[in-house]
Amino acid sequence: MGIGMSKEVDLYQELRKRLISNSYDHGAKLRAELLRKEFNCAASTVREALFRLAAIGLVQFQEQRGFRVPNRSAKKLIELTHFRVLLEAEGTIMSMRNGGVAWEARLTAAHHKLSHIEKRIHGMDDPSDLIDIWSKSEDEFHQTLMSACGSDIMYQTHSRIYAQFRQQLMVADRKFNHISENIQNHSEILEAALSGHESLTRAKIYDHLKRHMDGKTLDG
Amino acid sequence: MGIGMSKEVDLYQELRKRLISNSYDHGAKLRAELLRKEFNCAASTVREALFRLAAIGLVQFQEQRGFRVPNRSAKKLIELTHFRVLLEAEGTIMSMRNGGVAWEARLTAAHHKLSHIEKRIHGMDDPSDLIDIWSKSEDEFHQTLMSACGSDIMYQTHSRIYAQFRQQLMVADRKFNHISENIQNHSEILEAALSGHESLTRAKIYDHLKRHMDGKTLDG
DNA sequence: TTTTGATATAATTTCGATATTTTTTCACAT
DNA sequence: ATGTGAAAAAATATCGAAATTATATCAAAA
Repeated sequence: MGIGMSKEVDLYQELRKRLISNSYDHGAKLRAELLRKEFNCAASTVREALFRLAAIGLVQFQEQRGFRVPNRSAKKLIELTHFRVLLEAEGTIMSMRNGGVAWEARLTAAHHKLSHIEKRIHGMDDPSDLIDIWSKSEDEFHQTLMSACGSDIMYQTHSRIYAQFRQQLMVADRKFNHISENIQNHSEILEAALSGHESLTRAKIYDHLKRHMDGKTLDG
Repeated sequence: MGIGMSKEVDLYQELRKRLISNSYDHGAKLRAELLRKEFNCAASTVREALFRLAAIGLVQFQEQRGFRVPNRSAKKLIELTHFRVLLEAEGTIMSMRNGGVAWEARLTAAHHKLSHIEKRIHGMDDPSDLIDIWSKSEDEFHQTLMSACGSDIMYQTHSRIYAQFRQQLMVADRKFNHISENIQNHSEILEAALSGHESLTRAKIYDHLKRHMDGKTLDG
């Protein structure tokens, strides 16, 4: 437990990790009583952590009937993808205008790390041990794209949407069936961003995500 | 009290109203103890309501040091305006494509109501009594623009951003100094949307909000 | 068999009190 | 005068239990 961290923050962080990595079934109830026992704290402490997770869309809250893990649906994934493309394209273009060399350097660094891990995954039979580290790297790359956009509110919103997007994707997509496509996509996004070509960058971000907009990536 | 409504929901709704209409000073602390007394309930009930308001950005939460009304700043208003334009333009265009006649009818109706109240305000010396009803109408018009976009996540996000935008605007803007400009703007948005002209609609939405992007509408 | 309604069970929400942390106050030293 | 640090005051976070509300169970009626 970190210094100065309240019990609730621990709980919040731990639950957040579980929710994004799909440790709980979609639609499952998150019983305050069970979590209370597991984390050895009061019901209202659990409740608050759940409220904060509901705030970022990672759990669903219903008046008088508690909290549950959001259901998966093709529609939801399509909506999230569409919105993510909008935010990420807009944000990246703003970063290109405002970020300067410092941003370009950060983006190059983030891509280098991501590229490294993706190439390792590419040559493996069972890359499941690398899922966590890949997740972190891909998250960091996409966050970096937004990081110099100059708008806190857009940056935060993107971060929420990205987390919900990940939550919707299921096991199938985490087998890295599209890994070589992904390697290509990420490179092209980097290249376009560094070249300063705005509409090309927008197109490359769209290309990277479009396969999630046909409603078929949800379960296979 | 409404049927099935918990105490917390009442509290939440009441605080939300106050926060959007700027009943509290910006930056002011929201003391759980005071609210507890005012609403005659437990501290944790207040706390939960505040967490839920923090979830939509209407109050600011800081670990171990409670809740406060977000500060105003020119930067924040510019960010919110920029993001609102992006969301509202994109959402309206999606509504134009998906909404059909039913949406056009709802939009026309919402505009009619808004237009009616704005024309009344235009001819008044002190329109302060009409602020509440105008607020509701303008909210409804802009929500209606988004209402057929087909994306729950974009609709909800817009709703949050709109609320935060309102919260940032101060008294000055609520004197209706720009009322005739507004009447014109709202009409032009309606007209463009009904005409099916997408880039014109985008431009009219931008025109409507651009005066908040120069950092000067915050205090005068 | 299906529906209805009463009762029991289980969950959520609210409470008042206690523990912890932050902020303020103020004496003391620099 | 100004800064430091301990003690007091105030505020926040957590708790365990009580009150409220939803859900499940099951017997009686349609």
